[in-house]
Amino acid sequence: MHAEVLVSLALRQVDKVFHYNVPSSLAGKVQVGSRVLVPFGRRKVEGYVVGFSPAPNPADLKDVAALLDEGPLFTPHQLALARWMAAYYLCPTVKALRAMIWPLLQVKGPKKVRGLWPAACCEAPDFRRAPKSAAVWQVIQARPGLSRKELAEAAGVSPRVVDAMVARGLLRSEERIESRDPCQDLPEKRIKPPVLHGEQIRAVSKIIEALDQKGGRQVFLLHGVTGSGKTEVYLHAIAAALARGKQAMMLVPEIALTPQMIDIFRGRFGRQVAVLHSRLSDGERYDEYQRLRTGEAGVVLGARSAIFAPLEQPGLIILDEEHEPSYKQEESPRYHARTVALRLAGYAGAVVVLGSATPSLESYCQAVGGGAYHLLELTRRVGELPLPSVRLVDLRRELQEGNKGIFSRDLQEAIARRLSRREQVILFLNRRGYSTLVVCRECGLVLKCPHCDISLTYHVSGRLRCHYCNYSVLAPSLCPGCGSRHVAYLGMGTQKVEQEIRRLFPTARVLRLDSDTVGRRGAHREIVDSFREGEADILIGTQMVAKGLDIPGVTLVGVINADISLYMPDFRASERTFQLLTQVAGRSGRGEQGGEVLIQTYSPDHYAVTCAQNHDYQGFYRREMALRRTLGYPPYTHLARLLVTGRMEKEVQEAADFLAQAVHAAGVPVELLGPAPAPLTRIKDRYRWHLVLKASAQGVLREAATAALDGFSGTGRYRRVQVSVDIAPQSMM
DNA sequence: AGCACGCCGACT
DNA sequence: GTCGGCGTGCTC
Repeated sequence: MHAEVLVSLALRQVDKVFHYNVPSSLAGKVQVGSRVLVPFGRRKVEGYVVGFSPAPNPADLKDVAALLDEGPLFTPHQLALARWMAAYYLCPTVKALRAMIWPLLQVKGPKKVRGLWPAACCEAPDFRRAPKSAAVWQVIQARPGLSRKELAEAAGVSPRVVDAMVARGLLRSEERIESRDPCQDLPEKRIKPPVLHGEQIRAVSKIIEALDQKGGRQVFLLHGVTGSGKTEVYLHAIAAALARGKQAMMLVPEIALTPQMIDIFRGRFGRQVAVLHSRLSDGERYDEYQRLRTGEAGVVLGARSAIFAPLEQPGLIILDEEHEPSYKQEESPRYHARTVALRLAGYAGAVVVLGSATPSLESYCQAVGGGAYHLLELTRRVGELPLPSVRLVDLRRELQEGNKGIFSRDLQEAIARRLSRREQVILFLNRRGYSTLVVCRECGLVLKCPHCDISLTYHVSGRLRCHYCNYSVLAPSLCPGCGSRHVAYLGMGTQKVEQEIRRLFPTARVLRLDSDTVGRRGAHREIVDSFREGEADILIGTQMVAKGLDIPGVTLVGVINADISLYMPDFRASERTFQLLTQVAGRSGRGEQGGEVLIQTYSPDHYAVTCAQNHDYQGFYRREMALRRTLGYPPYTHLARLLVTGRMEKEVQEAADFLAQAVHAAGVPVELLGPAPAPLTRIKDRYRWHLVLKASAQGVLREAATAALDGFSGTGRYRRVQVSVDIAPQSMM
């Protein structure tokens, strides 16, 4: 038998099994999941063992050169999932595999600490003339295993005293493995589950019924209005899964994975929860993986990539806010966590719960009219609270009547009223920075990033910043084009909103929540906690304030401009806008005082806005589906996008033309849009062109894309351009 | 990717 | 005659 190895080169051309001899020194140690070093051509590369079989060419086999880890890094289950991903998303198998196991690759191993223990031999030595040693002895008796430094500190002596005791043989020093616990500094408050209301009970019992059923995967779409207690349904379902000896996964969008959410899970399930998110250190992530692998933890709470967490047998997979675009990874492998979750559940026979107040059209159409999902509905808010009343403010009229400011008179009055009643306000604007467009009034020059085809945003720090590559320069006082002093700052971001609020309401206490203020680890928690504790009156923020915040004191939510997301060049712009408005509106009126929402917009008649105003998901769904059908967009069709990038614009364009030819030559029934420059024509000095393929079936689409890619890698031209495939793209930018 | 092989033009 | 350009093909 010979080892089947996937070499760790992310290339289509070598995405196949290579056979190697296992030398006798490694016999029995090399197994499926092992990471090995193998000779490949005239160099040595890393590879992964994916099986054992007799090689078709046993004569010219090479030996595995080395085994790189003690144990396997992935299970046969994970390998199967990686292979499916590779076929589905047209990416190299090792790319998919690495997406699953990268937390294990970043770190050399578990953290080892030298701990100290009382030497076993002797009984209590005589410390009458050595008070410092006595103190150390007392501490180590009570808390064995402390490190040299910890022990000295706890005993109030210098580490030299400890060293001396080790030298005298009173203490012995030994290595111990320390788990890097991302939650160790958080108090673990056990929380009792609250009583569920009728609709919640019904939803939970349906899910439990499915958990108890033998057989294939079942999918639920939990459609619950904001504040209807979806999280509580998830928690009960997870508890039920654990009680049945199953493991559970809970995925949330990255920005919803707040400390508040982690507290809730830790409070309910304690150390059984492993938390995975992007702000963990490599070591913490490694240790959370180990806790899952050993079974010490049986619940995963995490963002997108947590779908790859190493659970032996997941019985329940939950995606909260399933409509969120952040579930799509925007770099290779360009997977959608929901799609992967459904597949994984298929393998594992797990129950899937997709939850949202504003389900994606893709999911909702599966849950109605004979689709494959079961629809569960929560139509009422917890505690019989009413949904907030939503008013629209027509910014066109406001302008006609002479108000050029950020805030309409209605919104100003509403804020003033809430402040006078000591209630809290959230203001939402989907743009950070101060001013989003810096333009010369004389020559018309717009200041753009030198590396991207993007206008720069002015920040109150006095610098201009590119929100794509983070390039920054000092804001010039004269126009760099013509030297004019008349440089205008147009378009507004959260910083400007903050400044205006401070000017209009000088006594109000204001906090801002956006990626500029949560840079530091833990800052997010501090801001939200502070607001919840009533230490501020107004919270201004980007999308971050739209998700998951449950703050009873908030009675007013103001949307500064609903149009920003509405006119993006993207067929999902209306859907996004409806979702965003509904979500952010849902932050209001979660306490007993009720709540209101004011939406400022130049498009008060647009159905995405009016349906959000009326809390009318059904209405929006019908309108939008009709439009998608007419225009031939998902969910009625399937899309794939080929993105071509490179430093030389001409090469990029030629390569895009070549791909288009190859798609035509494939002779399959797909519609080809483009090639055309992508809406973001240049990012980080790379020009971008794209082709969009549209088809009535997934299979055809992949066939056409594969043909194009094969033709492309077959020719040696265009070596300096890169092509990436995006199956079911979430964004066309 | 990374490297060799091979086939053409233009140089000490 | 040889140096070096890049299109083509292969890696167990």
